[in-house]
Amino acid sequence: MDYVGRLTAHLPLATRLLMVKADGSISIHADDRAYKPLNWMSPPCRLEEAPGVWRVVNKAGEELRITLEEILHDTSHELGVDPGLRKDGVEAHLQELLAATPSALGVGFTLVRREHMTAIGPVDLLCRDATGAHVAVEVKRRGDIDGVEQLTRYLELLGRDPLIAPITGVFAAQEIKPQARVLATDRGIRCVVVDYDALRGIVRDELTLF
Amino acid sequence: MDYVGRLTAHLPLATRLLMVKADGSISIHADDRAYKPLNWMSPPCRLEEAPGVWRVVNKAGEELRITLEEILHDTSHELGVDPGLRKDGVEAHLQELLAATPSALGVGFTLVRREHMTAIGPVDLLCRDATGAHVAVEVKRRGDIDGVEQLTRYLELLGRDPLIAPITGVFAAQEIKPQARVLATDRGIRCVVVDYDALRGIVRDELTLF
DNA sequence: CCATGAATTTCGTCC
DNA sequence: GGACGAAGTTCATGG
Repeated sequence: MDYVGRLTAHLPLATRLLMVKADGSISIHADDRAYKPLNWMSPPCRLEEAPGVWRVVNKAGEELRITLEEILHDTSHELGVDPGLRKDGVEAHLQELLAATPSALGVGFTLVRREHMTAIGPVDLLCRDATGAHVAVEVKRRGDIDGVEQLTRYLELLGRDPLIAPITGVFAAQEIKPQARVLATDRGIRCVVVDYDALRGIVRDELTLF
Repeated sequence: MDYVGRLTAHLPLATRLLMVKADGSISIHADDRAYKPLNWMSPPCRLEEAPGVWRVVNKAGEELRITLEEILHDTSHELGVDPGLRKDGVEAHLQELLAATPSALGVGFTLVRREHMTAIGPVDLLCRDATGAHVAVEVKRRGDIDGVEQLTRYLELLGRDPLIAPITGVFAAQEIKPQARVLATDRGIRCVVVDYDALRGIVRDELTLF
């Protein structure tokens, strides 16, 4: 294999695995390392197959030239569209930890319900503050403007519910973007930056006590 | 697929490609993107195969659990040890540029030969200085102690060759580490920091002149 | 389409 | 083994 592009690279003759995907991309693998191929061409690119030689080029003029000495095995499958990866890890776990430690959101806070349902979707956490008033909490890994808007919609809806009102909002995230903080503060929403690892430690300690 | 580790992630049921390598590492691929798998476990890790369920764990306690609904194709091959990728881009090109512009190594320098063969390997560049004396040049992208040692060995050998002696050395690199510079200077080897882009410009200009 | 920042970054090197 | 920086970084988001 020879690659001429952002750098020049060469792979000597050896037994390897070639993977050609539906988007035309190609990767060359040795028998180690899961993450990174020895060499590759990212889509969009074009594969020209000639006998014994594959040539892969992209729009930028980068080129991968693969010389095939011997084919030990060749198989092809239709995989169809992939549903894709769901990384719900941090946000879901964060919500879980905060539900277990509502005091991390404010002094005297208690949990009413997780995933409190409204007409426009579930509020992450519904709490009560030290005075007994309701608090809607939106939990995010990265606190962005979108999250503030979302919480604002919940607050507007819940504020009209006589069983809930009066209600205030807390925007809780591992990291809160400056723009989101400004918008939240302007709307009377309090921002709480959550230390994931510390919180996990607190929850673990509390469990250990019993 | 479910991953619990530095984060938590989930892949719904779909047709995918699983790649298991000799080092025990595993990767899950969809039919697009050459570079990055949907999910993976890097070595060192351990794969426990049970009927319909693969469990991959590493030392840190991260876990990949793969549920197999149906196997459409299953194949295995011995690939053997891989010679590995040679990224000869920068160093080879640097040698080429310096061969075309030996004056960048010293006033009055002329090229005798590239890759001058010796019993212990090829010297990158063999030149003559303004007085006509030989100069051995070692070219590196990053000038390290190893490079100085290498050049020293060549100088020792070539200095004993009556057809070559007397000989001096030049250590040329885009960047020279302080320790390497000290060692080189101590051994009477001159260090030259090469500006790759500037040199390329000079060579291009010279070509344009003719 | 370009700039910026995160990433289960990975990967190499220095200390 | 940990810290630091580069990578054909790749990848998503914001403007």
